[in-house]
Amino acid sequence: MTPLTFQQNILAWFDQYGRKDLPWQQNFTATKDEKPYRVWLSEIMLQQTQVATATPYFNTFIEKFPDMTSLANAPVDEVLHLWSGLGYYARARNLHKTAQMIAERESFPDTLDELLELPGIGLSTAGAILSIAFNKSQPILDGNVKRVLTRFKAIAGHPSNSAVNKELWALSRQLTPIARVADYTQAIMDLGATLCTRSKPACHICPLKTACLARLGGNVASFPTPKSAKALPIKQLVFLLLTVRRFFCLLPQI
DNA sequence: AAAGCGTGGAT
DNA sequence: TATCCAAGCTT
Repeated sequence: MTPLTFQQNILAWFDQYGRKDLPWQQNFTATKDEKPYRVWLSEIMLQQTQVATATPYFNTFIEKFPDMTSLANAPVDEVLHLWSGLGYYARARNLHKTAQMIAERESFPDTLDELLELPGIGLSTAGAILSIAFNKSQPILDGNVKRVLTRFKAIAGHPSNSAVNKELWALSRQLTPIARVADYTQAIMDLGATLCTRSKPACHICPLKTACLARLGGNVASFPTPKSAKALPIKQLVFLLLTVRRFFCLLPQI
C-alpha cells in the first residue's frame, strides 16, 4: 500500500466516521489566532490524558481564558488552581509561561523551530499544532499513531526504544500528506482512539485492514510490543547459619 | 538514555 | 486488587 493509498483510505474513513465535534474543534469564530490557541490548549491538556478527562478542563479554561491575552495576564496561581486534578502540573506552569511568551508576539508561532522553543511543546505537540491549526505538513507521533503504525508495519520492540522510536518517526513522516494534513492528523488519531485500540481493536471495519501486517499475521494483540517486565534487582545476601551442636547438650545443667 | 511527572480508566 | 497505560515533555 503506497503512502497515497494509505492517506486516501484514512481520509475517506475520517470523512465518514471521524470525530468532528470535539470541544476544541468547534464554537470558535475565525478571529485571528483563535484556532491555534484552542488547538495548543487542547494538545497540552491531552498529553498523557484521555479525551474524556481533559474535556471539562478545556471548557473551563476557554470560559475563563477565551484568548491568549487573558491567559497570559492571569495569575499563575489561578491557572494552577483551575488545572488541579488534571495532573502533570508542570504542564500548567509551562502553559502559562508559553502564553506570556506568545502574547508578546504579533501572532501565534507557525514554524517548527519557534514552537519547539516554547516550554511544554515537544516534537509531537508541535506537529499537531502545525498540521491541525495551520494545515502545514508536519508529522506527529503520539500514542495513537504509535499503535497504528506498529501494527500496520508489524514493528516489534517497545516504542520507547530509541531505534524503534526513530523508525516510527520516519514512517510517520513518510505517510504524512501535503494536502488535507489537518484532517489526516485528526484522522489517524481518531483511528487509533476508536478502532485501533489497545485491546479489542475493530480490525474488521478498519480502512487499513487489507494491508495491516499485524492483522495479516494474526498478531494484532502483540503490537505495540509490551514493555518487557523490568528485571527485578538482584540482591546478594550473606546468611550466617547458626547451628546447635550436640556438644552444647553435654554442658552441665545449671 | 532513562527516569520522573499525576490522575483516572480498563483489564 | 494490581498493573498497565493514556493526544509526551523535560532533565
